[in-house]
Amino acid sequence: MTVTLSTRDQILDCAQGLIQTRGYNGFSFRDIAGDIGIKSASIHYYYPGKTDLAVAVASKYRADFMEATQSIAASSKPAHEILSAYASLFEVTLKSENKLCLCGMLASEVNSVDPELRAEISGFFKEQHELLTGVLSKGQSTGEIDENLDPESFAKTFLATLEGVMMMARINNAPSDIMQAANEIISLIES
Amino acid sequence: MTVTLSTRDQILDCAQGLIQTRGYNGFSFRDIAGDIGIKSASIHYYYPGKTDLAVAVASKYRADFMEATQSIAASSKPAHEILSAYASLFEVTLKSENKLCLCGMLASEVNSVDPELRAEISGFFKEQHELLTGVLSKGQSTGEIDENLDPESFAKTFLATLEGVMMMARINNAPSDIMQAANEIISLIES
DNA sequence: CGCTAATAACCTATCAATAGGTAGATAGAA
DNA sequence: TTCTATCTACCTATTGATAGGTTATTAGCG
Repeated sequence: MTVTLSTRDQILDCAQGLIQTRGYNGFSFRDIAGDIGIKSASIHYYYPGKTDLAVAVASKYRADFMEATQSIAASSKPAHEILSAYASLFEVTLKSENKLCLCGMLASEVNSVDPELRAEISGFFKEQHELLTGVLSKGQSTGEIDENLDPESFAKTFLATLEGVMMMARINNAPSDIMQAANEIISLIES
Repeated sequence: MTVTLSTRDQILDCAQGLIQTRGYNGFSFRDIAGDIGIKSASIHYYYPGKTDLAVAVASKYRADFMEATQSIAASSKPAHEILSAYASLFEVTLKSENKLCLCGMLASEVNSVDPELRAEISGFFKEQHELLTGVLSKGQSTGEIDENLDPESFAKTFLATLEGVMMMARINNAPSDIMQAANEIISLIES
């Protein structure tokens, strides 16, 4: 069953893919237009400027990712399985379409981006940081995770590792490095 | 004592800074020309094309970084201090000039980059991976580092964490997150 | 119901700015 | 004089963006 997307959503999806693949400075309105079979001027009908488009993409990505990770975090599985499932989101993205995290990509280009877009990127990291902090805290309270760990600080480190290993795994053509790194770190924090 | 750099070196240094700040797709020959007070056409005299320039930048960065990290790795200090000093290279870069790792930046844009440049980036990571593997192996043989750890695999993870935390620290305006993450990870692998 | 007005969703055509790159002139040094 | 290092002047392609036209659907009205 193939759903027919509106032009507005096709633009959004295409732009997302292009940013994850080539970055904000690496795609043009004409790339999108060519891909989905419209004229570049039509994109301005839905999204007045490039910033507006990117903000819409980032906002949707952020919400989608939050939904996915919240659902993972809400499960009653052991902490190490939750963290592993969380990491596998990154691996799937790289394996299936050779894409990086949208916000990781945009964060690398933060100096060529509008404050509005920057806020969206920051929001993504803050949100995911909080979620992971919660997972780690809970894991500590159930005795699954080393109680000497600072959940806030380690949540940041875990997320950073995933972003970094994703980037390195792509250039090394080794997508399975992501889960290897994740599981390695996870096993280090089990009590 | 201020050394007067040749035009060739000024171009190289300026291009390096621009890539670390805005990325490969985020700077132009005119940016460099304006910064150092020449005309953009003059850059082609030294570096025929943008790829040539970027390859030269990456190659020098790679060599400089290798020299710095080799000197750190060669010290007789304990393993955790070597790893910490290694990480501080990343923190200094971010703190002093708000720049990311050149190769991390370029790796994010790998899909808009020539194979020759890609090879240089890959080479950087391979080289640093090997160096860190050696540091970890040595640390294991002296009993400083958990012997259950796989040096090859963990070297990759450590490097990935630094690259990722650097990117996140910049967008969060929190450069000290780098050493926090590094020291956190280091303390986890001590035996 | 039939006509008209308005709206949505594109299009064509074009713009000014900027991109990387080239050709050829020029001035000074060897 | 020849070479090095730089410039002026320009080119073509691409960029994000705008103005205005076209078509088809929808809403309102008598």
